[in-house]
Amino acid sequence: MRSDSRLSRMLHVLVHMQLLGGTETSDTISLMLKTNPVVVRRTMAKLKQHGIVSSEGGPGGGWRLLHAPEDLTVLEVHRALTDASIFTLALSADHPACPVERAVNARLSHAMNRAEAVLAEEFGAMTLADIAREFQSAG
Amino acid sequence: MRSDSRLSRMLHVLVHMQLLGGTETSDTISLMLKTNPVVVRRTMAKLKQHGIVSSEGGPGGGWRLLHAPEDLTVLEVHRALTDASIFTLALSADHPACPVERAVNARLSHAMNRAEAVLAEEFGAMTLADIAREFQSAG
DNA sequence: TAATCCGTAACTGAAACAGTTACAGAACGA
DNA sequence: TCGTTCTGTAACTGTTTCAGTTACGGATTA
Repeated sequence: MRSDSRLSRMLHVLVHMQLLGGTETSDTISLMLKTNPVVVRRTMAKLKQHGIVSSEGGPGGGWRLLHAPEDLTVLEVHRALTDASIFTLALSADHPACPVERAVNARLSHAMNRAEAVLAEEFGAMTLADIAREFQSAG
Repeated sequence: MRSDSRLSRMLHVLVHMQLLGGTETSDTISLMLKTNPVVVRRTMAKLKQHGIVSSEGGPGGGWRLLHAPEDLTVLEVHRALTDASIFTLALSADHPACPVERAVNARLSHAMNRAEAVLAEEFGAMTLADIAREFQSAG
């Protein structure tokens, strides 16, 4: 199944940005992530849309964290990056009128909603500062 | 994000098979799912490997449910169909030695494990008979 | 022996993130 | 003002995985 590592990678970057303080360019970040500046800009653009970072052009420009690390939750970053379902599991939509399909989908939806709520609860209670703390205590 | 509707589709089929009682051919099932017999065989083969259904060749052959609907949980079907993660979210593995990446991934793993446990708990408590009951009461 | 099935190989198609090249445009600085 | 440094995008290609399709082989039944 195709996967999406943007959340993990962007959190990694944001923690480093917090530790370093100032602004970082797409080039610098792309080196940190062993990837391409365009990929970085594409992903950071979503964080910018959600007010998590700002960008400035020209020399001395780059990306800057707009939130205090205690106030930025993983949930906010996650929501900024992905609109789609967090699950690879999908419901079938071949027979909208079939009561069996509807019963199956209703049951699966219920379970998936509960699991998603748990994930949102965990992500909502996890800030950038928490991650930085764990990193520092782990050495 | 690429999605996988096999669980939903196969549960749909299994409920129908339970209601109909006997065996169903790949052709019949493919018509039910508006798809191709080969796709059905490919997916049913995984259920067969896990002892959920059996298959017989020749005229009068086809697929047969091996479990009583009260004993077959959604979790068993799910496990038979997918080995990969249920999440589209993936952890980055670019810097195994970087303590920041490790801290990020440890936190994300914890949250994902909790959510996955909730889903497994829900799926484990949900049998084919439960779905059939809901379908019948819903009309 | 012929019809009916499953079992598979070998493709193509579709969708989405990742990667890359190539510019346009803005901002700074000498 | 002019060159350098940035972001912002468009337009591709690569990769992966499920879905769809064609084409067989092989087993079973009647």
